[in-house]
Amino acid sequence: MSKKKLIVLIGPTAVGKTNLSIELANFLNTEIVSADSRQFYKELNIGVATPSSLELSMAKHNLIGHISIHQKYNIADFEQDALRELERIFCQNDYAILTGGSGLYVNALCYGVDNMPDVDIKIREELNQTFSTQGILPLQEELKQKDPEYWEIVDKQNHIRLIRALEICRQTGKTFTSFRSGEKKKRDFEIIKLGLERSRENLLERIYKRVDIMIEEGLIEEAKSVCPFRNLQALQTVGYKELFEYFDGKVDLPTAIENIKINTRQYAKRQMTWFKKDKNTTWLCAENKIDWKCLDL
RNA sequence: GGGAGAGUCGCAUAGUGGCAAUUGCAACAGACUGUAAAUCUGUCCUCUUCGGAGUUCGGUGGUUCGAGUCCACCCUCUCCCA
Repeated sequence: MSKKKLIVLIGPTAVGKTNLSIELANFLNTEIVSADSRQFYKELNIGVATPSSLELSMAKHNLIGHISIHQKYNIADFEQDALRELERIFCQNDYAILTGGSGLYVNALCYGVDNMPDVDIKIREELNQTFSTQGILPLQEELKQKDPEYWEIVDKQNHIRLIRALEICRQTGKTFTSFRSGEKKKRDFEIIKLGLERSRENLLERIYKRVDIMIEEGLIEEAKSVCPFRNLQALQTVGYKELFEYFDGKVDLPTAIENIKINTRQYAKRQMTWFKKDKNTTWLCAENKIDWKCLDL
């Protein structure tokens, strides 16, 4: 029996993943699993370019709007959820499609993440408190002392990384390193990675146009409706945080919109930096019609 | 016509005698195993064998060992009085 295949469709924001994944899903007669860390949230739609109801009707999508911004969700949760969906899809199909722009989430499904203990939320709150009142130094000192091995390799200026490692140390009394195997998990399906790309000019044009359309479609209203929850991690999101500044009167609307465009293109850039690293990716130019039959899937 | 002020590396901004020149943004390159649309790093006048070298601060002269900084004239812009 031939192995099941997961087609992973990656690429920067606005490259056209939604359309092409629908095309591919219809071509392969299968379903799509999303790996988009913002489309998970049912409260976020316009600003995160969630597929429209029409698009959703053209192919079965999974893990879109399946949680709330008020829920805690992380890559381990995603790994479980996505694996469960794949298992279900593979019962009836030889193919499944994973599409999304969140590189870490894609990797979580493709290669797995190490098992880490749950951490009491209070620990992170304490660490955040330390950081906001005393800066990064105490975090650096503590990690140097508690996990010298990780200290050697960690991004020492990045408080997020330091806090993550420290919360594990504090929770368990063990080193963060001791939980990091770095091993890739074996999956019982084959993974075929397709990267979508466009020229810079073409991608930027699409980004700018899409932002304008989002505004027309009511992004401001959507942002207003979630503004009371703006401190949630889920709302540290391009398209919303810039509008919150506008609501605060810090910038005018045209500036806020311009900032969304700038931040979106910077995001796209970071996505490409991430995706380019994976040498197992076959890159396709999304500017031309893609003939799926010609791909060796 | 009279008066006041300003012109600095894409943009903004610091600098009042030792400066290739502050900071922010943008740009470019990159990192990233539970916050990832988050967070962080490097580069950013030109050339470089990465030791340096060469040209810069509206223009032209001048003072000075040394000028973005002081002086003169000119150009451009902003504001106030006519």
